[in-house]
Amino acid sequence: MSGRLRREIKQRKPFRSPQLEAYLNLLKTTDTFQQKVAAELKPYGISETWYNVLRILRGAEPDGMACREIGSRMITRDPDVTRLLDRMEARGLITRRREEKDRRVVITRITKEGLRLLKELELPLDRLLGKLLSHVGIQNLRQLIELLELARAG
Amino acid sequence: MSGRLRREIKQRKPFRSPQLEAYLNLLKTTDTFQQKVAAELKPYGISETWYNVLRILRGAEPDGMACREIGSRMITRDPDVTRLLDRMEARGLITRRREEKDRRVVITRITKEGLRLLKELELPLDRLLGKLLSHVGIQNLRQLIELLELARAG
DNA sequence: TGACAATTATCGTGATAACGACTATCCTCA
DNA sequence: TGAGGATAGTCGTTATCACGATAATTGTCA
Repeated sequence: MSGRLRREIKQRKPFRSPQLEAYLNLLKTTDTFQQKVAAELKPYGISETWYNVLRILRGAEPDGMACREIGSRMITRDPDVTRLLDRMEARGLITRRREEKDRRVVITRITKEGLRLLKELELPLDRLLGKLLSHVGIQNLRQLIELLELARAG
Repeated sequence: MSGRLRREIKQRKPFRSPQLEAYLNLLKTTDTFQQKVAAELKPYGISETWYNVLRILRGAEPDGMACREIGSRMITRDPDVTRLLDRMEARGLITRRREEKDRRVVITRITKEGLRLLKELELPLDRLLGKLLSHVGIQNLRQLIELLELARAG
């Protein structure tokens, strides 16, 4: 099994270190999966980032959430949440309003349409991930999760 | 250790499935590491994608490589290699020329400057990855590599 | 041979990402 | 009370991504 990445990218020499090999495997695996997830989301006209924001906002109901807080909860960092939300608002998936108590803050909430879309996506996405990882086995999955969390813990 | 991701993104409910948890951990881990690598590369004015292309082209010396082949070897897919190479050519890191035998093909080669830059980057990057993963241990690293390759094998 | 498919690269265009600078508002404390 | 700093969000700009269409060249096969 090991050395699979080298074959995939047709590299002649072995990797300089196991750390590098692990890192590149990480990149490759994420890229592979993301492409499939993006393809699944595409017919619905939204990106993985948007999906992530919608999930966060659903969890924040009924209070809504400040822009900055949304950014800090996102799986992958986005340096300009404002315009991300601009686009989502233009599509009717979220609404925003100034907080009265602290007028610096803008509270974002998910709309009915956003909730509907999220619900519509849930099943296809679960199914896709189930398919993509069906050969891995629950024990290995848990171990993978452990190792990834360990890697981030540095 | 497990449940770390949920705390990181401050999610209340558990994940719907271990597959989803594994996938999101993958995204989060890659994002975390990529940010640090990008920060390391930034002073040199190049992105991870560029670095990857330079490494591929160094491995292709002295023959050079066709555009399409470069694309297929990249760790993360890029849908427009042409303009990626345009930019790298403008910075003097690569050169291109039409292949005479098959005039559809454009052969790209790394320049002296590209090689120099690559060499300059190697040590800092190795050091960074070594630091980021120093707490993981070689046995766990190998296991992580195995599991990632297994995950992609579906 | 010559029509048609396949391959390779390029380009037009609009959407998005990335980086800083900027404005508005609130907090702190002398 | 008011100056300075902290915080939240917005915006200007440039670079890059992403998608589809196009051009040039080569391969295939009746």
